[in-house]
Amino acid sequence: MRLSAYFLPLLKENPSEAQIVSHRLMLRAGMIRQSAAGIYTWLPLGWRVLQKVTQIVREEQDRAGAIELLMPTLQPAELWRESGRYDVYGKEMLRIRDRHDRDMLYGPTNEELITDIFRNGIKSYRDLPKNLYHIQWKFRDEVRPRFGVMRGREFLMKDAYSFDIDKAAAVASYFRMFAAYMKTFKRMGLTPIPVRADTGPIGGDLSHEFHVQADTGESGLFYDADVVNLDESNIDPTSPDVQAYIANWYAATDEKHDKAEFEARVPPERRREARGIEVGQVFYFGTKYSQPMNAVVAGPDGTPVAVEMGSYGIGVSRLLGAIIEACHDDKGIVWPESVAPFKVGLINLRVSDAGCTKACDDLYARLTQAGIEVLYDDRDQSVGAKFAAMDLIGLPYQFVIGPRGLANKLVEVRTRKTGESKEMPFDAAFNFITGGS
RNA sequence: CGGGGCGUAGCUCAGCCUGGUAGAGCGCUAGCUUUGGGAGCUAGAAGCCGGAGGUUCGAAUCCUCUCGCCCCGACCA
Repeated sequence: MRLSAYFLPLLKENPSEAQIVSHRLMLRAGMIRQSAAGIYTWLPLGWRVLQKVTQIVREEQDRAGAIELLMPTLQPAELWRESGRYDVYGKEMLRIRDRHDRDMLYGPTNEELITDIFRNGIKSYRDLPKNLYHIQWKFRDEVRPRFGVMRGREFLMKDAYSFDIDKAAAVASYFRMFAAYMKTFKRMGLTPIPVRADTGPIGGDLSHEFHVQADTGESGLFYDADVVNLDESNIDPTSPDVQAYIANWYAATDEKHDKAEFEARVPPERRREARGIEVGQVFYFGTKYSQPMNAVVAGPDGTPVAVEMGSYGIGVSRLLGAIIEACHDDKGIVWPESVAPFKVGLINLRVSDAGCTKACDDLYARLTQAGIEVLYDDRDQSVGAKFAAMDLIGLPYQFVIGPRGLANKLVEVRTRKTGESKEMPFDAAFNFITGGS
Protein backbone atom coordinates (compact mmCIF):
# COMPACT_ATOMS: atom_id res chain seq x y z
CA MET A 1 0.00 0.00 0.00
CA ARG A 2 1.30 3.39 -0.94
CA LEU A 3 0.88 5.83 1.90
CA SER A 4 0.03 8.58 -0.57
CA ALA A 5 -3.01 6.54 -1.62
CA TYR A 6 -3.96 5.30 1.85
CA PHE A 7 -6.19 6.82 4.50
CA LEU A 8 -4.07 7.27 7.58
CA PRO A 9 -5.02 10.37 9.56
CA LEU A 10 -2.21 10.68 12.12
CA LEU A 11 -2.31 13.00 15.09
CA LYS A 12 0.78 14.76 16.27
CA GLU A 13 -0.67 15.73 19.59
CA ASN A 14 -2.52 13.70 22.15
CA PRO A 15 -6.26 14.18 21.96
CA SER A 16 -7.45 15.43 25.32
CA GLU A 17 -10.09 12.74 25.76
CA ALA A 18 -7.57 9.90 25.81
CA GLN A 19 -5.96 9.09 29.13
CA ILE A 20 -4.36 5.71 28.75
CA VAL A 21 -1.56 4.89 26.39
CA SER A 22 -3.36 2.44 24.13
CA HIS A 23 -6.23 4.85 23.61
CA ARG A 24 -3.87 7.71 22.83
CA LEU A 25 -1.82 5.64 20.44
CA MET A 26 -4.82 4.21 18.63
CA LEU A 27 -6.14 7.71 18.09
CA ARG A 28 -2.77 9.13 17.11
CA ALA A 29 -1.91 6.25 14.81
CA GLY A 30 -5.15 6.71 12.90
CA MET A 31 -6.62 3.37 13.94
CA ILE A 32 -9.90 4.50 15.45
CA ARG A 33 -12.03 7.57 15.75
CA GLN A 34 -14.71 8.02 18.34
CA SER A 35 -18.25 8.34 17.12
CA ALA A 36 -20.06 8.52 20.47
CA ALA A 37 -19.05 7.58 24.00
CA GLY A 38 -17.71 4.04 23.81
CA ILE A 39 -18.50 3.69 20.10
CA TYR A 40 -15.76 3.84 17.51
CA THR A 41 -15.14 3.83 13.80
CA TRP A 42 -12.35 1.47 12.84
CA LEU A 43 -10.17 3.35 10.40
CA PRO A 44 -8.25 1.36 7.78
CA LEU A 45 -5.15 0.73 9.88
CA GLY A 46 -7.13 -0.30 12.95
CA TRP A 47 -9.43 -2.43 10.86
CA ARG A 48 -6.48 -4.35 9.45
CA VAL A 49 -5.23 -5.17 12.94
CA LEU A 50 -8.70 -6.08 14.11
CA GLN A 51 -8.95 -8.53 11.25
CA LYS A 52 -5.57 -10.06 12.06
CA VAL A 53 -6.58 -10.56 15.66
CA THR A 54 -9.96 -11.93 14.61
CA GLN A 55 -8.30 -14.40 12.27
CA ILE A 56 -6.02 -15.78 14.97
CA VAL A 57 -8.99 -16.23 17.27
CA ARG A 58 -10.89 -17.95 14.47
CA GLU A 59 -8.05 -20.31 13.59
CA GLU A 60 -7.61 -21.45 17.17
CA GLN A 61 -11.33 -21.92 17.68
CA ASP A 62 -11.52 -24.00 14.53
CA ARG A 63 -8.49 -26.00 15.59
CA ALA A 64 -10.16 -26.74 18.91
CA GLY A 65 -13.17 -28.12 17.08
CA ALA A 66 -15.54 -25.20 17.44
CA ILE A 67 -17.78 -24.39 14.50
CA GLU A 68 -18.30 -20.85 13.30
CA LEU A 69 -21.66 -19.33 12.53
CA LEU A 70 -23.03 -15.81 12.76
CA MET A 71 -25.92 -14.73 14.91
CA PRO A 72 -27.60 -11.35 14.49
CA THR A 73 -26.88 -8.29 16.60
CA LEU A 74 -30.59 -7.72 17.18
CA GLN A 75 -32.54 -10.30 19.10
CA PRO A 76 -36.19 -10.74 20.00
CA ALA A 77 -36.99 -10.06 23.65
CA GLU A 78 -39.10 -13.19 23.69
CA LEU A 79 -36.10 -15.51 24.03
CA TRP A 80 -34.81 -13.53 26.97
CA ARG A 81 -38.16 -13.72 28.65
CA GLU A 82 -37.95 -17.47 28.28
CA SER A 83 -34.63 -17.67 30.11
CA GLY A 84 -35.81 -15.16 32.67
CA ARG A 85 -33.02 -12.71 31.94
CA TYR A 86 -35.04 -10.01 30.19
CA ASP A 87 -36.10 -8.41 33.44
CA VAL A 88 -32.88 -9.22 35.26
CA TYR A 89 -30.33 -7.79 32.89
CA GLY A 90 -30.84 -4.14 33.69
CA LYS A 91 -30.06 -0.95 31.85
CA GLU A 92 -26.88 -2.28 30.32
CA MET A 93 -29.07 -3.97 27.76
CA LEU A 94 -30.07 -1.68 24.95
CA ARG A 95 -33.75 -2.22 24.34
CA ILE A 96 -35.38 -1.29 21.10
CA ARG A 97 -38.93 -1.40 19.84
CA ASP A 98 -39.58 -2.07 16.19
CA ARG A 99 -42.39 -0.60 14.06
CA HIS A 100 -44.73 -3.39 15.04
CA ASP A 101 -44.15 -2.59 18.69
CA ARG A 102 -42.23 -5.79 19.22
CA ASP A 103 -39.59 -5.65 21.93
CA MET A 104 -36.10 -6.20 20.58
CA LEU A 105 -32.66 -5.81 22.03
CA TYR A 106 -29.13 -5.28 20.79
CA GLY A 107 -27.43 -8.43 22.05
CA PRO A 108 -25.05 -8.03 24.99
CA THR A 109 -24.39 -11.79 24.75
CA ASN A 110 -25.92 -14.78 23.01
CA GLU A 111 -26.72 -17.68 25.33
CA GLU A 112 -30.44 -17.49 24.62
CA LEU A 113 -30.08 -17.24 20.88
CA ILE A 114 -27.59 -20.07 20.60
CA THR A 115 -29.63 -22.29 22.88
CA ASP A 116 -32.62 -21.69 20.63
CA ILE A 117 -30.56 -22.55 17.54
CA PHE A 118 -29.20 -25.62 19.22
CA ARG A 119 -32.50 -27.02 20.50
CA ASN A 120 -34.05 -26.70 17.06
CA GLY A 121 -31.19 -28.48 15.38
CA ILE A 122 -29.94 -31.20 17.70
CA LYS A 123 -32.16 -33.93 19.08
CA SER A 124 -29.88 -36.82 19.99
CA TYR A 125 -26.93 -37.39 22.26
CA ARG A 126 -25.26 -38.96 19.25
CA ASP A 127 -24.89 -35.50 17.73
CA LEU A 128 -22.91 -34.30 20.71
CA PRO A 129 -20.56 -32.78 21.58
CA LYS A 130 -21.00 -29.49 19.75
CA ASN A 131 -19.25 -26.21 20.19
CA LEU A 132 -20.64 -23.28 18.22
CA TYR A 133 -19.12 -19.83 18.10
CA HIS A 134 -19.39 -16.54 16.37
CA ILE A 135 -17.48 -13.30 16.21
CA GLN A 136 -19.95 -10.49 16.34
CA TRP A 137 -20.49 -6.97 17.58
CA LYS A 138 -22.08 -6.70 20.98
CA PHE A 139 -23.51 -3.74 22.77
CA ARG A 140 -23.57 -3.12 26.48
CA ASP A 141 -24.79 0.27 27.50
CA GLU A 142 -22.12 0.84 30.12
CA VAL A 143 -22.77 3.76 32.42
CA ARG A 144 -19.26 4.87 32.01
CA PRO A 145 -17.39 3.73 28.93
CA ARG A 146 -13.70 4.58 29.02
CA PHE A 147 -10.18 3.70 27.95
CA GLY A 148 -11.06 3.66 24.25
CA VAL A 149 -11.74 0.19 22.90
CA MET A 150 -10.76 -1.35 26.23
CA ARG A 151 -14.12 -0.56 27.62
CA GLY A 152 -16.42 0.51 24.84
CA ARG A 153 -20.14 0.06 24.68
CA GLU A 154 -19.95 -1.48 21.26
CA PHE A 155 -17.29 -4.16 21.06
CA LEU A 156 -16.33 -7.13 18.96
CA MET A 157 -16.49 -10.39 20.83
CA LYS A 158 -15.89 -14.00 20.08
CA ASP A 159 -18.33 -16.12 22.01
CA ALA A 160 -18.45 -19.88 21.88
CA TYR A 161 -20.99 -22.21 23.45
CA SER A 162 -20.41 -25.86 24.16
CA PHE A 163 -23.08 -28.54 24.44
CA ASP A 164 -22.40 -31.89 26.02
CA ILE A 165 -24.33 -34.86 27.23
CA ASP A 166 -22.95 -34.92 30.75
CA LYS A 167 -20.78 -33.03 33.12
CA ALA A 168 -17.58 -34.96 32.45
CA ALA A 169 -17.82 -34.24 28.75
CA ALA A 170 -18.70 -30.60 29.43
CA VAL A 171 -15.68 -30.17 31.66
CA ALA A 172 -13.49 -31.67 28.93
CA SER A 173 -14.97 -29.11 26.51
CA TYR A 174 -14.16 -26.44 29.04
CA PHE A 175 -10.50 -27.40 29.26
CA ARG A 176 -10.23 -27.79 25.51
CA MET A 177 -11.27 -24.13 25.20
CA PHE A 178 -8.96 -23.25 28.06
CA ALA A 179 -5.99 -24.61 26.13
CA ALA A 180 -7.15 -22.91 22.94
CA TYR A 181 -7.24 -19.60 24.77
CA MET A 182 -3.68 -19.97 26.01
CA LYS A 183 -2.56 -20.68 22.48
CA THR A 184 -4.60 -17.83 21.01
CA PHE A 185 -3.15 -15.16 23.28
CA LYS A 186 0.39 -16.44 22.96
CA ARG A 187 0.14 -16.24 19.19
CA MET A 188 -0.54 -12.54 19.58
CA GLY A 189 2.70 -12.03 21.42
CA LEU A 190 1.01 -11.84 24.80
CA THR A 191 1.54 -13.61 28.11
CA PRO A 192 -1.81 -14.99 29.23
CA ILE A 193 -2.49 -15.63 32.89
CA PRO A 194 -5.60 -17.68 33.60
CA VAL A 195 -7.11 -16.69 36.89
CA ARG A 196 -9.72 -18.66 38.74
CA ALA A 197 -12.94 -16.64 38.66
CA ASP A 198 -16.03 -16.72 40.81
CA THR A 199 -17.62 -20.12 40.87
CA GLY A 200 -21.10 -18.67 41.02
CA PRO A 201 -24.10 -19.83 43.01
CA ILE A 202 -24.21 -23.37 41.66
CA GLY A 203 -21.55 -25.44 43.38
CA GLY A 204 -18.97 -27.06 41.17
CA ASP A 205 -19.19 -24.45 38.46
CA LEU A 206 -15.93 -23.59 36.82
CA SER A 207 -14.78 -20.26 35.50
CA HIS A 208 -11.47 -18.66 34.60
CA GLU A 209 -10.64 -15.17 33.52
CA PHE A 210 -7.73 -14.72 31.15
CA HIS A 211 -5.58 -11.72 31.82
CA VAL A 212 -2.68 -10.67 29.66
CA GLN A 213 0.36 -9.13 31.19
CA ALA A 214 0.80 -5.40 30.74
CA ASP A 215 2.51 -2.98 33.10
CA THR A 216 -0.37 -0.56 32.68
CA GLY A 217 -3.04 -3.21 33.29
CA GLU A 218 -5.90 -2.50 35.63
CA SER A 219 -5.74 -5.62 37.77
CA GLY A 220 -2.94 -6.77 40.00
CA LEU A 221 -2.10 -10.44 39.52
CA PHE A 222 -0.47 -12.93 41.81
CA TYR A 223 0.39 -16.29 40.36
CA ASP A 224 2.52 -19.37 40.29
CA ALA A 225 5.15 -19.12 37.51
CA ASP A 226 4.11 -22.59 36.39
CA VAL A 227 0.89 -21.05 35.12
CA VAL A 228 2.64 -19.21 32.32
CA ASN A 229 5.02 -22.03 31.60
CA LEU A 230 2.25 -24.44 30.76
CA ASP A 231 2.65 -25.96 27.32
CA GLU A 232 -0.97 -26.04 26.30
CA SER A 233 -0.31 -28.03 23.15
CA ASN A 234 0.51 -31.06 25.26
CA ILE A 235 -2.34 -31.07 27.68
CA ASP A 236 -5.14 -33.59 27.49
CA PRO A 237 -8.38 -31.78 28.29
CA THR A 238 -10.16 -35.02 29.07
CA SER A 239 -7.70 -36.08 31.76
CA PRO A 240 -9.03 -35.55 35.29
CA ASP A 241 -5.46 -35.11 36.52
CA VAL A 242 -4.83 -32.29 34.08
CA GLN A 243 -8.17 -30.73 34.95
CA ALA A 244 -7.45 -30.86 38.65
CA TYR A 245 -3.95 -29.51 38.12
CA ILE A 246 -5.18 -26.50 36.16
CA ALA A 247 -8.18 -25.88 38.36
CA ASN A 248 -6.06 -25.82 41.48
CA TRP A 249 -2.97 -23.87 40.62
CA TYR A 250 -2.57 -20.53 42.24
CA ALA A 251 -3.42 -17.44 40.19
CA ALA A 252 -5.54 -14.59 41.48
CA THR A 253 -6.39 -10.97 40.89
CA ASP A 254 -5.66 -8.56 43.71
CA GLU A 255 -9.32 -8.65 44.74
CA LYS A 256 -9.22 -12.38 45.35
CA HIS A 257 -5.59 -12.65 46.38
CA ASP A 258 -4.98 -14.50 49.62
CA LYS A 259 -1.44 -13.82 50.75
CA ALA A 260 -1.32 -16.63 53.26
CA GLU A 261 -2.54 -19.20 50.78
CA PHE A 262 -0.19 -17.88 48.10
CA GLU A 263 2.82 -18.28 50.37
CA ALA A 264 1.69 -21.64 51.65
CA ARG A 265 1.14 -23.15 48.24
CA VAL A 266 3.71 -21.54 45.98
CA PRO A 267 7.43 -21.77 46.68
CA PRO A 268 9.15 -18.35 46.76
CA GLU A 269 11.07 -18.81 43.50
CA ARG A 270 7.84 -19.42 41.62
CA ARG A 271 5.82 -16.54 43.08
CA ARG A 272 5.05 -13.85 40.55
CA GLU A 273 3.36 -10.50 40.73
CA ALA A 274 2.27 -8.57 37.66
CA ARG A 275 -0.39 -6.32 36.24
CA GLY A 276 -2.84 -7.53 33.65
CA ILE A 277 -5.82 -6.80 31.48
CA GLU A 278 -8.74 -9.15 31.25
CA VAL A 279 -9.34 -10.28 27.69
CA GLY A 280 -11.38 -13.42 28.02
CA GLN A 281 -13.39 -15.60 30.29
CA VAL A 282 -14.57 -19.18 30.18
CA PHE A 283 -17.53 -20.64 32.06
CA TYR A 284 -19.01 -23.99 32.69
CA PHE A 285 -22.59 -23.44 33.81
CA GLY A 286 -24.32 -26.77 33.37
CA THR A 287 -28.02 -26.60 32.62
CA LYS A 288 -28.63 -22.99 33.58
CA TYR A 289 -30.07 -22.19 30.15
CA SER A 290 -30.83 -25.61 28.76
CA GLN A 291 -33.25 -26.36 31.58
CA PRO A 292 -35.53 -23.30 31.36
CA MET A 293 -35.26 -23.21 27.59
CA ASN A 294 -35.86 -26.89 27.19
CA ALA A 295 -32.69 -27.67 25.26
CA VAL A 296 -32.82 -31.42 25.62
CA VAL A 297 -31.56 -34.35 23.61
CA ALA A 298 -32.51 -37.99 23.70
CA GLY A 299 -30.04 -39.87 25.86
CA PRO A 300 -28.73 -43.39 25.18
CA ASP A 301 -31.77 -44.91 26.86
CA GLY A 302 -34.18 -42.64 25.00
CA THR A 303 -35.03 -40.36 27.90
CA PRO A 304 -34.60 -36.60 27.43
CA VAL A 305 -31.52 -35.01 28.99
CA ALA A 306 -30.94 -31.28 29.43
CA VAL A 307 -27.58 -30.54 27.82
CA GLU A 308 -24.57 -29.41 29.83
CA MET A 309 -23.32 -26.07 28.58
CA GLY A 310 -20.35 -23.78 28.82
CA SER A 311 -19.60 -20.40 27.26
CA TYR A 312 -16.32 -18.90 26.25
CA GLY A 313 -15.76 -15.25 25.48
CA ILE A 314 -12.86 -13.28 24.06
CA GLY A 315 -12.98 -9.50 23.87
CA VAL A 316 -11.57 -9.19 20.38
CA SER A 317 -11.67 -5.41 20.05
CA ARG A 318 -10.43 -5.03 23.60
CA LEU A 319 -7.46 -7.20 22.70
CA LEU A 320 -6.13 -4.45 20.45
CA GLY A 321 -5.96 -2.14 23.41
CA ALA A 322 -4.39 -4.85 25.51
CA ILE A 323 -1.77 -5.65 22.89
CA ILE A 324 -0.80 -1.99 22.64
CA GLU A 325 -0.67 -1.64 26.41
CA ALA A 326 1.74 -4.56 26.43
CA CYS A 327 3.66 -3.57 23.30
CA HIS A 328 4.64 0.06 22.99
CA ASP A 329 7.45 2.46 23.80
CA ASP A 330 7.74 6.21 24.02
CA LYS A 331 7.73 6.54 20.23
CA GLY A 332 4.59 4.59 19.62
CA ILE A 333 3.21 1.14 19.04
CA VAL A 334 5.46 -1.90 18.63
CA TRP A 335 3.30 -4.52 16.95
CA PRO A 336 3.99 -8.19 17.44
CA GLU A 337 4.51 -9.53 13.94
CA SER A 338 1.45 -11.78 14.02
CA VAL A 339 -1.00 -8.90 14.32
CA ALA A 340 0.88 -6.04 12.65
CA PRO A 341 -1.18 -4.18 10.05
CA PHE A 342 1.78 -4.40 7.65
CA LYS A 343 5.00 -6.27 8.07
CA VAL A 344 7.27 -3.69 6.51
CA GLY A 345 7.30 0.08 6.32
CA LEU A 346 9.26 1.19 3.29
CA ILE A 347 10.53 4.74 3.60
CA ASN A 348 11.60 6.76 0.62
CA LEU A 349 13.78 9.43 2.16
CA ARG A 350 13.92 11.59 -0.90
CA VAL A 351 10.98 11.39 -3.22
CA SER A 352 12.44 14.08 -5.46
CA ASP A 353 15.44 11.92 -6.23
CA ALA A 354 14.72 9.75 -9.25
CA GLY A 355 17.18 7.08 -8.13
CA CYS A 356 15.65 6.77 -4.68
CA THR A 357 12.16 6.61 -6.04
CA LYS A 358 13.07 4.01 -8.63
CA ALA A 359 14.81 1.85 -6.03
CA CYS A 360 11.82 2.13 -3.68
CA ASP A 361 9.27 1.43 -6.39
CA ASP A 362 11.20 -1.65 -7.49
CA LEU A 363 11.64 -3.02 -3.98
CA TYR A 364 8.01 -2.31 -3.19
CA ALA A 365 6.86 -4.23 -6.25
CA ARG A 366 9.17 -7.11 -5.48
CA LEU A 367 8.11 -7.44 -1.85
CA THR A 368 4.45 -7.12 -2.71
CA GLN A 369 4.76 -9.84 -5.30
CA ALA A 370 6.42 -12.04 -2.73
CA GLY A 371 3.30 -11.65 -0.57
CA ILE A 372 4.84 -9.31 2.00
CA GLU A 373 2.52 -6.64 3.32
CA VAL A 374 4.28 -3.34 2.80
CA LEU A 375 3.27 0.18 3.67
CA TYR A 376 5.30 2.37 1.35
CA ASP A 377 5.83 5.94 2.48
CA ASP A 378 6.11 7.68 -0.88
CA ARG A 379 4.97 11.04 0.45
CA ASP A 380 7.00 14.17 -0.06
CA GLN A 381 7.60 14.86 3.61
CA SER A 382 10.54 15.70 5.78
CA VAL A 383 12.67 12.83 6.92
CA GLY A 384 11.89 13.28 10.57
CA ALA A 385 8.17 13.28 9.94
CA LYS A 386 8.45 10.00 8.06
CA PHE A 387 10.46 8.26 10.73
CA ALA A 388 8.18 9.53 13.45
CA ALA A 389 5.08 8.35 11.59
CA MET A 390 6.55 4.92 10.98
CA ASP A 391 7.64 4.56 14.60
CA LEU A 392 4.20 5.64 15.76
CA ILE A 393 2.29 3.06 13.77
CA GLY A 394 4.79 0.44 14.88
CA LEU A 395 5.34 -1.84 11.89
CA PRO A 396 7.84 -4.57 12.83
CA TYR A 397 10.39 -3.67 10.15
CA GLN A 398 11.39 -0.48 8.42
CA PHE A 399 13.24 -0.42 5.13
CA VAL A 400 14.89 2.94 4.66
CA ILE A 401 16.16 4.06 1.30
CA GLY A 402 17.96 7.36 0.86
CA PRO A 403 20.63 8.86 -1.37
CA ARG A 404 23.38 8.09 1.10
CA GLY A 405 22.82 4.37 1.32
CA LEU A 406 21.81 4.10 -2.29
CA ALA A 407 25.22 5.36 -3.38
CA ASN A 408 26.53 2.02 -2.10
CA LYS A 409 23.46 0.11 -3.25
CA LEU A 410 22.39 -0.47 0.33
CA VAL A 411 19.06 -0.37 2.09
CA GLU A 412 18.80 0.14 5.80
CA VAL A 413 16.76 -2.45 7.65
CA ARG A 414 15.50 -1.51 11.07
CA THR A 415 13.74 -3.63 13.62
CA ARG A 416 11.15 -1.54 15.41
CA LYS A 417 11.19 -3.55 18.60
CA THR A 418 14.92 -3.54 19.26
CA GLY A 419 15.78 -0.36 17.42
CA GLU A 420 18.58 -2.25 15.69
CA SER A 421 19.44 -1.15 12.23
CA LYS A 422 21.70 -2.57 9.62
CA GLU A 423 22.57 -1.61 6.08
CA MET A 424 22.49 -4.40 3.56
CA PRO A 425 22.29 -5.01 -0.16
CA PHE A 426 18.78 -5.12 -1.61
CA ASP A 427 18.83 -8.88 -2.17
CA ALA A 428 19.87 -9.48 1.41
CA ALA A 429 17.07 -7.26 2.70
CA PHE A 430 14.59 -9.07 0.50
CA ASN A 431 15.75 -12.45 1.72
CA PHE A 432 15.80 -11.28 5.31
CA ILE A 433 12.14 -10.39 5.20
CA THR A 434 10.88 -13.23 3.03
CA GLY A 435 12.86 -15.80 4.98
CA GLY A 436 14.61 -16.88 1.76
CA SER A 437 18.34 -17.33 1.58
C1' C B 1 -25.89 6.25 39.17
C1' G B 2 -23.13 9.66 43.06
C1' G B 3 -18.95 13.34 42.91
C1' G B 4 -15.79 16.60 39.87
C1' G B 5 -14.21 18.91 35.22
C1' C B 6 -14.45 20.50 30.14
C1' G B 7 -17.09 22.09 25.31
C1' U B 8 -13.63 28.44 21.29
C1' A B 9 -10.25 26.55 13.74
C1' G B 10 -8.76 19.59 11.88
C1' C B 11 -5.45 18.92 16.88
C1' U B 12 -3.55 21.19 21.60
C1' C B 13 -5.13 25.35 24.01
C1' A B 14 -5.40 31.05 25.39
C1' G B 15 -9.37 34.68 25.83
C1' C B 16 -14.29 34.36 30.22
C1' C B 17 -13.01 36.56 36.60
C1' U B 18 -13.64 42.60 35.08
C1' G B 19 -19.18 42.25 28.49
C1' G B 20 -17.05 46.31 23.42
C1' U B 21 -14.40 43.99 15.75
C1' A B 22 -12.43 35.90 17.62
C1' G B 23 -6.58 34.56 19.01
C1' A B 24 -1.74 31.41 19.24
C1' G B 25 1.10 26.98 18.14
C1' C B 26 0.73 22.70 15.26
C1' G B 27 -1.91 20.89 10.91
C1' C B 28 -4.03 22.47 5.91
C1' U B 29 -3.44 25.39 0.75
C1' A B 30 0.13 28.03 -2.77
C1' G B 31 5.13 29.49 -4.00
C1' C B 32 10.35 29.42 -3.13
C1' U B 33 14.27 27.25 -0.34
C1' U B 34 15.45 22.77 2.22
C1' U B 35 16.14 17.19 2.67
C1' G B 36 19.26 10.68 7.10
C1' G B 37 14.92 12.04 12.99
C1' G B 38 8.28 15.76 13.61
C1' A B 39 12.44 21.85 8.25
C1' G B 40 12.68 27.57 6.89
C1' C B 41 10.57 31.97 4.70
C1' U B 42 6.43 34.40 2.31
C1' A B 43 1.30 34.56 1.23
C1' G B 44 -3.44 32.35 2.30
C1' A B 45 -7.95 29.42 3.75
C1' A B 46 -10.28 28.03 7.89
C1' G B 47 -14.69 29.11 13.73
C1' C B 48 -23.40 30.17 14.31
C1' C B 49 -17.10 30.29 20.76
C1' G B 50 -21.90 22.76 21.74
C1' G B 51 -27.40 24.25 21.53
C1' A B 52 -31.81 27.11 23.29
C1' G B 53 -33.71 30.96 26.10
C1' G B 54 -32.72 35.36 29.11
C1' U B 55 -30.13 40.09 30.96
C1' U B 56 -27.86 44.21 28.15
C1' C B 57 -27.19 49.52 23.52
C1' G B 58 -23.85 45.30 22.96
C1' A B 59 -22.65 38.29 25.18
C1' A B 60 -17.38 33.45 23.72
C1' U B 61 -17.55 36.31 28.39
C1' C B 62 -23.11 37.28 33.02
C1' C B 63 -27.91 34.15 34.31
C1' U B 64 -31.25 29.78 33.38
C1' C B 65 -32.11 25.36 30.93
C1' U B 66 -30.36 21.61 27.78
C1' C B 67 -27.04 18.32 24.95
C1' G B 68 -22.26 16.17 24.50
C1' C B 69 -17.49 14.55 26.21
C1' C B 70 -13.70 13.44 30.00
C1' C B 71 -11.99 12.10 35.05
C1' C B 72 -12.73 9.63 40.28
C1' G B 73 -16.04 6.07 42.55
C1' A B 74 -19.76 1.93 42.20
C1' C B 75 -20.36 -1.73 37.76
C1' C B 76 -18.36 -4.71 33.60
C1' A B 77 -15.48 -8.71 27.99
